[in-house]
This record gives sequence, C-alpha cells and structure tokens, in this order.
Amino acid sequence: MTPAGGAAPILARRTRPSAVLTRSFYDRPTERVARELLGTTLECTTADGVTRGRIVETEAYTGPDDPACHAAAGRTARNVHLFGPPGIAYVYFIYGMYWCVNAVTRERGHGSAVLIRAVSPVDGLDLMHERRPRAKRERDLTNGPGKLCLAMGIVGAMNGCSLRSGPVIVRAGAPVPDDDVEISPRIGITRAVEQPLRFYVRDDPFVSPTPRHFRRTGYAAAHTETIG
DNA sequence: CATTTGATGTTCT
DNA sequence: GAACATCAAATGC
Repeated sequence: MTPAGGAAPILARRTRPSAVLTRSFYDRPTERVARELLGTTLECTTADGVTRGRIVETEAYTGPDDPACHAAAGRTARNVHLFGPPGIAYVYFIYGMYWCVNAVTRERGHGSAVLIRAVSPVDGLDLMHERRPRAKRERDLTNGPGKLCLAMGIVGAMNGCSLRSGPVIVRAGAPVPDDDVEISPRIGITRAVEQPLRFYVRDDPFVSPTPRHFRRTGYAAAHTETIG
C-alpha cells in the first residue's frame, strides 16, 4: 500500500538510461557528448534517499592532448577511472573540500570525460536543502560542480561506478534544441582557457555564474554548416 | 551585480 | 612548496 503522496511520484519520474550512454559512445567527440548530455537527468541514490536534476551545464575535457584535462598528466592514482570504459563516473576531490563528477567518454584508455557543472533540481528538493543548509536562493543549491555533488550526495566512493546502474545514473530527458544551447570557454582553469568547450542552457537560472567577458556563442550559430 | 579573500587538504613538481 | 575543473562571506557598487 502506497500512501497518497508517498514514493510513487518519485518512482514515476524514472526513465530509461540516457541514449547518450548507449549510442556510438566510443568514437564520438567528447564535446558532442557534452552538448547531448544537456537535458538529461542526473540521479543519485544514497541511504538518505533519491535526488534528481536536469543537467543544464557541462564541460568537455577531451583527453591527453587537452592541457586542462587531468589525463594530460598521464595515468595517476587519482585519475585511473578517467581512463576507464565509457559510461562510468569519474569523481575527484578538489580544493580540499569538494567533489566533482564526470561522465567518462571515448574508449578505455583514452582519458576524456564530461564534467557536470550544474543541474536544475527535479526530485528530492527537501533532501537537497538538508544537505545545503546555507543555500539562500533556490539556484544556489546546484549551480556549480561542487554544489550539485553536495546537494545530491555524490562522493568519491562513487568513483568508477557505471552511470547506467548507479548509484549515480544518467537518465534520458527531453533534448535541448540547438537554439537553446550556448557555448563558452571553460570555467576555473588556467590552461587552454580559450577553447569553446563549455555548454549550457540559455537563460537557465541554475547555470553557474558566467564571467561577463565570456562572449556567448549560440550552438546553432556555431554549426551553420548544418543549416545550409 | 562585481570583485576580493580565506578555507581546506590532496596531488604533483 | 605550488597548484588546484570550488565555494561562501564580505565588501563596494
């Protein structure tokens, strides 16, 4: 017996794993996967419950030839799962305090991934507020890579786990049309600072603060060859 | 809203 | 020792 207003509404939101994780994942450019992850649902299950959010901001870290990618330093104890098979989580600890979560792309051994930088909360809002008691505004819950991991309970123990089977799962969502996607340089890095590898949903309040000097580029405008 | 600064600790040089 | 894919608080608009 499920009481009205119980777990049923949460379960009803579950969908299949995102097709982004099941299509030709091995040789697709990481920046393309980053763009396609916009609109999908990030889910995390812990002993405290389930949280879900719509991915609204990502960054591509393309591999050993990308100076800003952790793979550029070669394989280390910290980044082993970055070199794992596509479709697993690469979770790392940064600035002594925060976790960040990536979706690994490309073939095993390549070392590329998509950083999830922001989500728009969908389920488990009460739990997110409990975990982030200092968030004053709603958007402060999840408008950054460290914040969303705190709100959703994503931690280093989840490093290397499959994004199809959990505890962190990427599920299908309504695709974001090209006209609603913008591109900018990546945030908070000191190498390869000009590369247009950050993707986000235009005007979404949960996108992390964007420096004014990051000139925004429409995804559709940047791919005019597809328009003709 | 923009800018500045301190916190915190692991990783790598 | 320095760097680090960050955040929150404090300050000045």
